[in-house]
Amino acid sequence: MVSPRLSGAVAEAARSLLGCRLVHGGVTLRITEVEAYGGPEDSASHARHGRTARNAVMWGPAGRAYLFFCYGAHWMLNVATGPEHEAAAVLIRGAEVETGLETVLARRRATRVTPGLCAGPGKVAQALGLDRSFNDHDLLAKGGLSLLPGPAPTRLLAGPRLGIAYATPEDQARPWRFADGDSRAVARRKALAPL
DNA sequence: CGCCGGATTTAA
DNA sequence: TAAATCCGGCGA
Repeated sequence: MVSPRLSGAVAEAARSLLGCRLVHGGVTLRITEVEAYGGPEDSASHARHGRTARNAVMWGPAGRAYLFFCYGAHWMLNVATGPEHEAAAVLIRGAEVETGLETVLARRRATRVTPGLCAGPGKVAQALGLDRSFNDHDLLAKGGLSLLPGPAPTRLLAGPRLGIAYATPEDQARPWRFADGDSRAVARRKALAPL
């Protein structure tokens, strides 16, 4: 069992979130895939150009939800992990449904469970019913969307982050994408290797 | 399973 | 104008 660790390096925080649960209403998801994003020094991060209205939550405090809208169609859920005034966030990229399956199937417009049901950041937020109104929500407080401890994965996979072609080669190569090696709810698993 | 194009809002 | 993506269609 691991508790969400939201202090220390963002990559370490990202790994510690694997296995933790996201709970909203009757829906519980177990996190299977994450990506770490840093501050202005990370050319792949939304914080690379400094603090903006969109990325303000990344600057802490830790444990708040950073929601952003992507490609004109999808909401993405991140967990802010840095101390106040230091930008860091972990993108929740994949999950497995533990409770509230009927609700998730309806939100995802699916009729049955498949490995890919919540494999993908847009799918995770959709399964939880999230949108901009959850930005800056405290995930460690009771009520609403919350983050809870869960069983840590036995095997870990790691690899480069996805969809960051605009970043420097060094930052593109940084292995800051992590996944549960025993879960099938991981998109594009081929790009990952045992940690 | 992989590649491709369209959808469609936001922010630099 | 490009983006921390998804989905359906198609071919291997």
